[in-house]
Amino acid sequence: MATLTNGQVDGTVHGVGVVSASTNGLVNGLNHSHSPAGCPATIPMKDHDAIKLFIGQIPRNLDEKDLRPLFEEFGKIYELTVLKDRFTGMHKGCAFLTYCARESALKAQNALHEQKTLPGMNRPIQVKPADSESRGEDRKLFVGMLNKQQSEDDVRRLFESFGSIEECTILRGPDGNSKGCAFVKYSSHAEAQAAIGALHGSQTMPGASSSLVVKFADTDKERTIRRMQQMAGQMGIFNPMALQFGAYGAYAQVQQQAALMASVGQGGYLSPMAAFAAAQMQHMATINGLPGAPLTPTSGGSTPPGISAPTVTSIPSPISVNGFTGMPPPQANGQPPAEAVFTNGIHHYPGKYDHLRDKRTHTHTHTQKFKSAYPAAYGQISQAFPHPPPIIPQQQREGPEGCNLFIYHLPQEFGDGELMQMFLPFGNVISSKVFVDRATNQSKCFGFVSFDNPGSAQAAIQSMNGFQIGMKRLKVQLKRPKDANRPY
DNA sequence: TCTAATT
Repeated sequence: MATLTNGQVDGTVHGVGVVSASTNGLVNGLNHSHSPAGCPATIPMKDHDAIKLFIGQIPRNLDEKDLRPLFEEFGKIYELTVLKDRFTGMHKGCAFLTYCARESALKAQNALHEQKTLPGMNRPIQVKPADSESRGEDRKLFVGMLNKQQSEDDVRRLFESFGSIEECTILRGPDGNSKGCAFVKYSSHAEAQAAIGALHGSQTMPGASSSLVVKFADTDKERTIRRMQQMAGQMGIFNPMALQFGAYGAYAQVQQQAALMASVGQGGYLSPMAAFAAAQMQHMATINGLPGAPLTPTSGGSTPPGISAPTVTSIPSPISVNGFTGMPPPQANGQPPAEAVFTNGIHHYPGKYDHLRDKRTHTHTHTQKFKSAYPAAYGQISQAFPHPPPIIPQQQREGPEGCNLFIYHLPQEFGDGELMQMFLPFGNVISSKVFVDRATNQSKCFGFVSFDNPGSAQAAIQSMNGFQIGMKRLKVQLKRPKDANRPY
């Protein structure tokens, strides 16, 4: 590694004085001797075959002006953009870099990629063509059920006969231990396909619990969905959004939207509500330790930047019906209607509630709507709303036979309230109880929910059994009648 | 058992 020295890397302030005076590559280019000949200094132009580079593992305290000096070593920069979160503006730890000259990009990649670790990072800097530069072809494999002792070279040897391997990475935890899986990227889809055919299930590595898994790696969209699901487990009681919408509503909404977008392709329509929820989730993922970051949008302007407060009528997608208008309309007694039925993932409320839905639809923002729909949730999370929750913790009651559900694999942090929130969309919940270990006061991760009619119970089973929260899937089934396990 | 990040 010839060009990126310790001094340059460690001294994050090095050169900043020089560069910070200028705000674009044009001026820098004029000040530097590295400006390539083919790139006129006065008009920033890039080669028609220029490569956009993705730069990863950038400390979050470095912005464009700090990074510029590092990369100008290799040529004149056409564009350098640090990626920031759309809503929070937070530095994502990576950037896009385009040099005027294709050659500069190749030089930079050669000299920097994985060659140096920037201060505070525990992985080396990444300099490689951005995803947008590649032929978007599916040629990356996920390899599971490896032996944790196997190295990159071992994996390479296993896969090399099927094609030329561009990239081979063992997934490791922060401690550097293998997670028993890897990514292998071939130069073509056909090679990857060949490897799947030959290797998937072909053998069982010593110490692995089942045979080798070789499949195409998740797409970005699949990863997004996966993250949302994992995050769902975390946000249960901490994210007020989950309470507003009902934990179930928010998760289902985002998952379905993501799935919809995946099927529609890029540029698919994301409902404002799903975007809101997604932003919240992103937010929650990164908020830990961020001083001053707002935890909830409950006071004053209750919409995040970039999201106006739309009405339901502005959401054309039928999917959007679910989790929104599908929420139980507010009732005078604070209870949802027992008539709610659930079909094909979409809630339908009979005509008698239409006026409520229409009224809210046309005159209220989402936030207002959910304030009224979920006053209990708001009461828990904010003092800003003076009205006490009308949903009063009910007596421990059991419904008639066929109305009582047993729920297993609840998130650890779910209490009676969250359990009820999750099942409210299916009908009139007359009781919800999470079982708690007497000694530790910890949830035992199972509980019971009772409805006042068997239809609601069945609807809940249909929709919620197998519903993924975090890494777990809910088990939702009818509670065994009391005498079933007392055969005498 | 799906990376740390991809406008």
